[in-house]
Amino acid sequence: MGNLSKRYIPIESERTWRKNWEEKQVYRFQSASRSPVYSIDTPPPTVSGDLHMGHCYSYCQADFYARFHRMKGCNVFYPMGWDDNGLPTERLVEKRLGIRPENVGPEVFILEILKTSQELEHKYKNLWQRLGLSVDWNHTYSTISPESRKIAQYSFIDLFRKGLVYQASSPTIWCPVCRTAIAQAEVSDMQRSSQFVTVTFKLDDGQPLLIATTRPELLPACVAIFVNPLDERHRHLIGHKAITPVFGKEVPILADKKADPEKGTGIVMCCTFGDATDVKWQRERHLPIVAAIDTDGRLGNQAGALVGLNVSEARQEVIKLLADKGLITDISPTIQTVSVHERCDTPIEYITTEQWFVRVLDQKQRLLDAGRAINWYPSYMLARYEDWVQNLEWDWCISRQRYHGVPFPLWYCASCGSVTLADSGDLPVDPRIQPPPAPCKCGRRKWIPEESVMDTWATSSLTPQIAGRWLEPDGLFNQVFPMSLRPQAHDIIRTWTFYTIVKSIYHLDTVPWKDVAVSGHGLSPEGNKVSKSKDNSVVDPLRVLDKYSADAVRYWAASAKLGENALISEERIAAGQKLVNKLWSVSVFSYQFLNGYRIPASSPELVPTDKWVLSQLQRLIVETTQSFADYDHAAAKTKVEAFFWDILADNYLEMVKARLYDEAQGLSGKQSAQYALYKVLSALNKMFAPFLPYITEEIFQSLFTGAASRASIHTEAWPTENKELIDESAERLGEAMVEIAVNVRRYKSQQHLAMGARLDRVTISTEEADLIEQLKSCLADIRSVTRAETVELRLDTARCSESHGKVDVAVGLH
RNA sequence: GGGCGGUUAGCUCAGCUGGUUAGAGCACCUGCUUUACACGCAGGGGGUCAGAGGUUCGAAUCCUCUACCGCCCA
Repeated sequence: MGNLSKRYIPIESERTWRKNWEEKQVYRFQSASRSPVYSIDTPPPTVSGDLHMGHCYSYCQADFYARFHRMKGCNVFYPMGWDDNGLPTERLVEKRLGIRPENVGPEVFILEILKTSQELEHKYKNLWQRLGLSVDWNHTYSTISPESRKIAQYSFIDLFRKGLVYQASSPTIWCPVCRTAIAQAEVSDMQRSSQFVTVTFKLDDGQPLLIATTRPELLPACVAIFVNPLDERHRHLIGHKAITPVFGKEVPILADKKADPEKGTGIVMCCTFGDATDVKWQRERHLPIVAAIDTDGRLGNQAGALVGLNVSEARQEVIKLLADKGLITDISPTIQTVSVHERCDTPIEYITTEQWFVRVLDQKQRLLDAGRAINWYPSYMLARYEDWVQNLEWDWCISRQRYHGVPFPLWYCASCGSVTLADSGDLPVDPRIQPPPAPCKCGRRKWIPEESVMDTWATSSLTPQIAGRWLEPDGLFNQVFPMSLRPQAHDIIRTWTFYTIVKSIYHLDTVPWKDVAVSGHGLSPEGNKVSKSKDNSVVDPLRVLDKYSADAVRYWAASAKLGENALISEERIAAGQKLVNKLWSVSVFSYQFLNGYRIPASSPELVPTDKWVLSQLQRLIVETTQSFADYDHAAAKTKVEAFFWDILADNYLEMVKARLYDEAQGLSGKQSAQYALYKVLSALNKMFAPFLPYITEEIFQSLFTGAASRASIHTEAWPTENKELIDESAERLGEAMVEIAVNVRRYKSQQHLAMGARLDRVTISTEEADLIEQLKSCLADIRSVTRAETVELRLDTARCSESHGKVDVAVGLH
């Protein structure tokens, strides 16, 4: 047993225990253990900037569950990864270093990415360790590592063989700045001001036809005109043709409900491809494709006078051309919702390119069923997943015309064009630098490698498989998969959650996790979500950890329930610091009486006050355990804290002080108090442990290890309820004791007396004869909490109904 | 436009399987060296539980509508 210093110094204590936990490998997954496994599919943070308080918030919540289940006896598998693969990391390096792969070349570019990733991953790990995450650092992974490449490529081959991926030349969502295809999940909506331009077309009978558009630059790609069949004004046009201005092309006028009569003139031009509706119309009506925009976002050779201009230049130019001919009747400002690439806010284009897709559109029902097979916390988050699946409009495009990603394990035969896949045994491969082992089935050996790399999510969607070492023969995967828990924030339901479910269902025909716990976000004081890329992380995590301690930051992270956002508040963190101090102070006090104390095998004869606090403790254990099991960490924290502060510190300790300090009150009274104090404080300390891992370890090691040496409180057993200690009569007594204390304190406060001021006499009256009997055996405790010389107990059977069930307290001044 | 969540004390939030007088932290006021803690203790002020209707002996809690805020998706 150690000694407790008067003051708790978090920074020193944290350093000591962190080192200790690492040396003793306290959080190591025990592959030989027979205990039930609790496995966590930790989201590896994307390497795209510095971590902020929002990450601390979300990752601490996952750690609460890890620690709870570990103490409940589970063999916890808690890996950690870094998602350093793909476009987000490429964008970060482009932004930080001001370089572009086109300028420095792919080799230099990738080298810089690896350097930056390494530096950031080191910082990430440092922060996780400072926060006290109970990660097993023997199980880490990077999504660009050879092991991850192997799994991602194996995944592709497996999907290929199952017919769940296909290659197609079809309209694809395209980012002209990142110059790559992207997936529907990477698109977000953005409001921006734009111009609604009303252009005069010519009808086939020579009459003018007015069409309003926000994208006049797509005029050379106009392939049809739509009106709403229910629109009386335009119904007669259906079946006619119109001539596009400037470009003089004849296009059909067709009917479709999607044409909005309220918008512009109610007549809309359909181009290749202005928006998702254009894509739909092209597919449904088999309209010709006139590729107006190329992969750089410039107008291509179909665009006549506009060739080579970028989109906004072309827009100005075509407006000028039209205006010169008097073909513009109106230009009015409008607020428009445009689809942008979430990584760079560039408005996306729809461009026909050759890409690889994973089938999801024809598998929706299977994916919806999978969603329902998972427990969602909070349950309403399932609706977000279902909405996303139901509204999917594109298969998952997984090829990216980028550099830093997992290569596709395939080659095209230069002669016959057929696809050759790598051998699973050879993975990982890079087809750009190595040929397949055998000639093509046509007999030739001339290959064209697939130059695209895979979407970052094609790898990140395999984190359960990567962390669990899916393809290795060591048996780990079968032990940990499906994972018990996926903790994450709610913004990645459509990406991480969705894609991971897709992969797990396709490869293994099972859902990847039993539970999904969805946390909210850390919010700036203005209520905005803080974000790595937006650089608005108002509070630096390391500064806060230094100032208030890791336990205090974790206390803040525990203060809101799953799904709820939390304001990043130094006040709230400071409240955590206060709790840490209070817990320390109570422990310093208790140390005087528990130092060297050995808990007896059987309980001593207990004073009713001690029976009361032990009875309340049993109820607390039941409730707290249930809250944790339900992923309601905030309720668990609130309950333990309330018991600790209100019942233990403010009331129970004041009642038993006399018995603890003064053995003249009777040795058995002291032994009873020691027993209860030991039981209560050690259980509370354990129930605080998932939230406050550092100080609870310090207290545990100083007070509660007994004669033995114990590795850590974090591998100790979670408290269990002892039903025999539930004692309703003692609870009634405790209630009365608190009532007596409150009455006397109120009196002293009103008289401006110190709480320690001695009182001549306290008279307590009640109509409950049983209670009188119990109070008689608690006289020392009543004197302790009231500082009364004389305590008089009166049985008052003739009480008015108003005061029924109450204890009357009369105070005599000293 | 569709879906989801929310609206409770000055601020941030509990409470919502209906049941004494609606709670906590912070802030505020008053007082106080309790052989643990002034990073503390005690006492106190402060709420027509967003609004309207309904169910009920009884509604912050259940139902309907309205308003406003936020998120997700169009």
